[in-house]
Amino acid sequence: MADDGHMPEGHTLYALARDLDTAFRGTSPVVSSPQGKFAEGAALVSGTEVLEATSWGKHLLVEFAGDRILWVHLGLIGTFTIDTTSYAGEMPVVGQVRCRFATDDHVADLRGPMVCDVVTPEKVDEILGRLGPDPLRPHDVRSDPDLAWKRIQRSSKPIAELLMDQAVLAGVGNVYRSEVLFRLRVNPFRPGDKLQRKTWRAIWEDLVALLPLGVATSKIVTVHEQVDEVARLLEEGEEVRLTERESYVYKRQGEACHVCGSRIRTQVVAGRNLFWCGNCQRRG
DNA sequence: GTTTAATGGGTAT
DNA sequence: TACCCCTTAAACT
Repeated sequence: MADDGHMPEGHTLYALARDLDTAFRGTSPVVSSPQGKFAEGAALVSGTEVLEATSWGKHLLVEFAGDRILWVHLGLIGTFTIDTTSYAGEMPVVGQVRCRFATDDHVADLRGPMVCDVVTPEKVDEILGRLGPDPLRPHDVRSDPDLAWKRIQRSSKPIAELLMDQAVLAGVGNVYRSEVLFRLRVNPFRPGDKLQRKTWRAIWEDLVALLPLGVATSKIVTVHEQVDEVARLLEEGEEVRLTERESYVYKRQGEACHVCGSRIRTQVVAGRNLFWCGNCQRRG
């Protein structure tokens, strides 16, 4: 797995669900908890058929036969790696593996999740009901950006905080929020109820365009040159390989803004480090 | 060897 | 606002 495996924003979960679905759909893996903390849940689904693996925002759902769904949230530090191997039964356990799926040819190991539970379909409805639209599924009925706008419009919280609220929209995390606000030159501290609707629509459209590039590259691609390059390669059906991840503002505090040269600033907003250019993002 | 930071989020105060 | 959980690896001493 690429070193950006630790990137649990929506694009990571989307790609993970896709890969788990490819590796395990239609199989009945042995599910275990080498670490022990998930032993009971693992026993509930072990040996039953995987019907589908999907995601919504940062939530991963693996549906097993018998109305049992494995609900996983990676949190800040979780990882779920998939290995293809001919000796799956003998794959050594490395580190704290909360949950392992094993078939004859695949092993998937989950480490450090915030949530790992077996739940009912009703619980899944409740989980999904709490989440806002997901820009990775713009055509889904749940993904009407006006649902997010309604919440934004009636909140006096800064837009940088609202973008992190999964009830407003699902899947955006600390990197995408800083980067998308810079890309649109939006002041991160502008209250939701002072934001223009067209500004919100532009943020949404930008996320709809950006997140698939993250899925394709396993990296958060936001800088225009890279965005153009990756979009072109995807369109041409060519393999996309990126070695360096660049950003406009994320983790660039004290460095010169790529556009105006001002020093990039940082401040904790919604419990996490926000990065922005105080000059480029004065208005908006 | 110990401390810290990391792209999250729930709960208590 | 503070504190808690999850795990790993890099950055400290």
